[in-house]
Amino acid sequence: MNSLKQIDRGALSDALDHSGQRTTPQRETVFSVLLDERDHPTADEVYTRTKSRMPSISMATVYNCLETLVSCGLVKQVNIEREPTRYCPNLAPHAHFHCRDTGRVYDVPVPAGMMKDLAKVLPGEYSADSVELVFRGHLSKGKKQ
Amino acid sequence: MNSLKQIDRGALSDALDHSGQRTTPQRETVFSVLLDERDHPTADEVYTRTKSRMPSISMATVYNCLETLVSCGLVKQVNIEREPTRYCPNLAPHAHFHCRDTGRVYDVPVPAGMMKDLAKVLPGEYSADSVELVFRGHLSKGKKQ
DNA sequence: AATTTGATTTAGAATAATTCTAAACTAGGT
DNA sequence: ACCTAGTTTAGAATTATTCTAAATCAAATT
Repeated sequence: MNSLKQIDRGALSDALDHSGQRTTPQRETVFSVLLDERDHPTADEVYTRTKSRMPSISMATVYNCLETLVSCGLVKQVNIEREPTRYCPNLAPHAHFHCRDTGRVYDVPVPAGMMKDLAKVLPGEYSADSVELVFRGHLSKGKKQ
Repeated sequence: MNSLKQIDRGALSDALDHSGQRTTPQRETVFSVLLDERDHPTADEVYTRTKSRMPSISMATVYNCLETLVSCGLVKQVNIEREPTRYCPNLAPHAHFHCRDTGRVYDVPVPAGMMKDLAKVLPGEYSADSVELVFRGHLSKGKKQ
């Protein structure tokens, strides 16, 4: 059908079921687009890529599908500096690096438990359920363009 | 004149001079608004507050002044989750906490050098000039509303 | 297999924050 | 006092995203 592997298809319908939502071809295709090219695409980029696999899909549906995938926990939104929201299917705790030259966003692996440990700087009255760490700067030449 | 203290007025005109920009009443007033109530106001909130001190100011000018203050290093933009940009005159390294209940943003002091140390998780080819750390969650009751 | 029903998709309109435009004004040097 | 480039201003334009309401569809039930 679409390019979703059996294992991802299963993860998707489980997650959708689990949150009381339906499996649809549009959701499968959008999810497959995110899994196939993990470069933090914007909704617009997801739309273009999805349209090449499913020409009838609409922008509104892409937004709806992305929101659904976020709500059922399979995808995370990445927001950098008021730029258009990007979407990331990497669920492991990680930081982001935003290149000032290309605008690209890279996942940065972090030591196990580090993200959680960061929350220890919070005074007692704060309780954090999400921790975001974003670096901005430049890449030395040689790195994947 | 406006409510800028002499010391802040000096810092402002120095910073403006230093970046080749002019001191204007609008810039002074916007700066004083940011210094007087450090609750991370949005441009719209800055506009309302500034208008009460200088009724003739326009929204476009508020945006211009904020951009100028950012460009000369006196103010930092704080972006949380695609919400309207907020403005923060706290230049010391610090993290932010975003309350899911009220939407308020709080400065979180961090141990000296911590923000810089975080960049050590970056592989060698990345060089960061800015590090952002944002927590989201809830405040236990009792904390300043 | 047909029916039903609420969820989903869709095109296009609406919204909201921000940026742009170009004309009027002004800070600060001469 | 005069110039001139920088600044302010109102309103239009832009852009990402959300909303609307009608058509379609997934999947539970018969």
